[in-house]
This record gives sequence, C-alpha cells and structure tokens, in this order.
Amino acid sequence: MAKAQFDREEIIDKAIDLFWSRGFSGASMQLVVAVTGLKPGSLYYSFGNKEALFKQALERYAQKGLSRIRKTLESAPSVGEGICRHLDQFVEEAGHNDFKSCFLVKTQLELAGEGNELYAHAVRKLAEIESLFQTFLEREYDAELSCSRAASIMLHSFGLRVYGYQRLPEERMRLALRQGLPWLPWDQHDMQKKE
Amino acid sequence: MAKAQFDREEIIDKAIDLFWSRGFSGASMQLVVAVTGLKPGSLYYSFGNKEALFKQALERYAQKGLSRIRKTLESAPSVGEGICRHLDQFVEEAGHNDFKSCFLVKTQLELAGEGNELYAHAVRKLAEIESLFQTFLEREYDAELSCSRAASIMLHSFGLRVYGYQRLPEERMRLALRQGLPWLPWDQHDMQKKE
DNA sequence: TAATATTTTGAATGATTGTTCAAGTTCTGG
DNA sequence: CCAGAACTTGAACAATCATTCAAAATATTA
Repeated sequence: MAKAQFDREEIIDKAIDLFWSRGFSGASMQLVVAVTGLKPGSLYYSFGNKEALFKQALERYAQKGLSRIRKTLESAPSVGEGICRHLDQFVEEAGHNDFKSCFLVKTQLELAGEGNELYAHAVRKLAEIESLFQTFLEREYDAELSCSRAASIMLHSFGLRVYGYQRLPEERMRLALRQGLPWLPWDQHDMQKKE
Repeated sequence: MAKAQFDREEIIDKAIDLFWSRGFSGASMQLVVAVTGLKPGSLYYSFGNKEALFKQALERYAQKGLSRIRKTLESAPSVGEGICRHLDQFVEEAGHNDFKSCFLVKTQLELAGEGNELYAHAVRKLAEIESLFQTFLEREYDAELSCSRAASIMLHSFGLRVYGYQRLPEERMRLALRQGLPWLPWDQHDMQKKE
C-alpha cells in the first residue's frame, strides 16, 4: 500500500487560504490545482470533490480557531481579561492589509439557503464557539447572564469581522468595543499592554 | 427613438433579489435571464454587463436602505428611540425564513481584495449609513461620543446581519442588543410596542 | 406612410467550470 | 525481486459561464 507523497495538512492549509479569501464559488478547482501543486486526479483521489475538500478546510480552520480561543481564555488571569485579549486580537488582525474576515462567517453568508450542507457546517462551528464563551462566562456569572453576554460577544465578533473590512483606524473599533462591552475589564487589559 | 418595453426598476429589483441571495459569483447571467424574463441581448443592450448590472442593483438597494433608515429616525420621537426601532426591524427580519442578511455586507465580504470596484462601492455605501447615524446622534451628544456610538451601532448591525443567519430565537438577539447598547431607551421602546 | 432610430431576438462564441479515467508510476509486503 | 495495491498523471468530458451580433421587430419622426 503506497503512501501519499504529499502532506495532507499542508494541502488543506493551502485550500483554506484560497477558499477563505475567494469563497466557494469564487475559487475554481483549477485554482486549487495551481495553489496546491497537485494534479486534478490526485486531488479528487485524495479529497473526493470540491465540496468535500471545502468541508475539510472548514473543519480544520474551525478546529484551529476553537483551540486558539480556548488557549487565550485559559491562559488569562480572568475570564474577562481573556475575552479582552481575544477581541483585541481581532482588532489587530483587521488592521492587516490581507485581512480576510472569518472563513466561517464568509461561508455562512455565501452559502445560506437551499439547505446547503457547508452552510450548516459553518453555523454549527460558530455555535460551538458561542457555547465555549458561555461555558467560560459561567465561572463568574449565572447561567442567564452568561448566555446573553456570550451572545453579545458573538455579536461584536461578527461585527468586527465585517467592520474590519472597511480599513478604519483600529482606534475606532476599540472605542466601539469599549462602548458595547463595558462590563469587561478593559482598564486592566490596557494597562497590561503598556507594560 | 423606440422606448424600452420593460420597466427598468422592476428588472433591477429582480436582479437585487437574485444577487442578494446568491452573490455575484453564485448568480449566473443565465439565472438573471430566467428571473427577469429578458433575453441576453436585451439585458446587455440595456445594462452593459454583469458587473454593471450588479452595480446598479447595489446602488438601488443602498438608496432604498438609506432612505428607510432616514425615515425611521426622523419619524421617531427621539434619536434614541428611532435607533431602537431600526434595530428591532433588523431582529424581526432575521426571524423571517427567507432571511438574506444585507446585500451590502454580503457583497463586501464576497468581493474584497484585488481592488474590486463593486467591493469599494459597497464599502462606500455602508460608510454613508454610519455617517447618517452619526449626524443624527450629534443632535443629542457631542461629536466624539456620537462617533463612537455610531461605530457601536454599526458593529451591532453587522453582527445582527450575521448572527441572524443562525435561526436563533429572536429573544436572544434582543437581549444581546440590550446588553451592548444600554444607553438606548429600550424601556420606552418596549412599552410603546405593547400598546 | 416612408424613413430612421431604437430595441428585441436567440442561436452561437470561446473560455472556464467541476470531474473522470485509462494508462503510467511508485511504493509495500512477502 | 516480484506481485499487487496505492497513488499520480494529464488529456479529455460535458456542462455551464459571460458575452456577442446579424437579423428581425418595433417605435418615432417627418
């Protein structure tokens, strides 16, 4: 049984990059061929078809994102500060000139309707992220408050992912975050950053 | 000089529907032909090409949206209540089962990068909406506060447009709005709704 | 109504789409 | 070192893509 001659995860990472920036319809398989260096036959042999490859890309992207958030929250001195750090990362990323929003959000918006499976997958992953926040919040607040605050965080995260596309000064976004999430310990967070 | 035999705005409205739900890449010109009932030749004769038609659809959608917001804000007893009503409309729309998010937001996310003109157009229109909010807010707050609150409203609007795709109970969204925009007169708004 | 300007038609264009497959290559277990 | 399984190759497929255009139809002006 001969083994594949390429690194599967490396290929999927390249697919993530492509699908993330151009979307499902906007990224042709010929582009995938060009970007990965694999021939069409190998691609289909190893990954099935476009939809299956896209799904694997989504899956890996979501997994990376989830574990990154979990790490940020766990390594912070408090849940509140962890969330501050996480949102600050968003703002910073939005400042980069190759800002690509969020793969899950883009997929959700592009493929909604007609019972698309990829859309459902993206929605599921985003819901997982929300419940991750909720779980952490419940360490400090009751269930009800945790629920509405987790929802508020998601609202702001989505907003940032869209808002960031407008190349606004990061300061504007930071101000808006402090406006909308006044219960977070921004002062402690800002002080720690200066040190 | 013979006049066109169709209603231009009617055609553009149909194009808006199609492009809005399927995006630029996802909506083929053959679909536009099917939806509008015009033959390819007529379409190209009257509207130029796909990009030009899309742009006209964007333009009309944005114009309608802007004037709707302006009307909502002007007819309300106060700026704050006007904004409450506007956001409430968003939540309500998100509950509809043919929810399509926002055409401008979807376009921005789909076509970003490579200096796309349609992307730039969408961004411009969204910035117009933000400055409309800011103008109204300046009736009650100073320039700086109006700026950051307008930004916060946009953040929430974008968030709602994305969040709404998850078919969550509307109540969850309403709670999150009250969490994130506590300076708005929600109590007055909710009371008026019950009457 | 004749002459002219405008609009409609729809088959056809060449490019690009996602995908296939028979033939060839490479690897592995015995 | 050989047999057979696993993988690669890349030309080719039918379908669909955005767009064109000469000819026909229709409206307007004179």
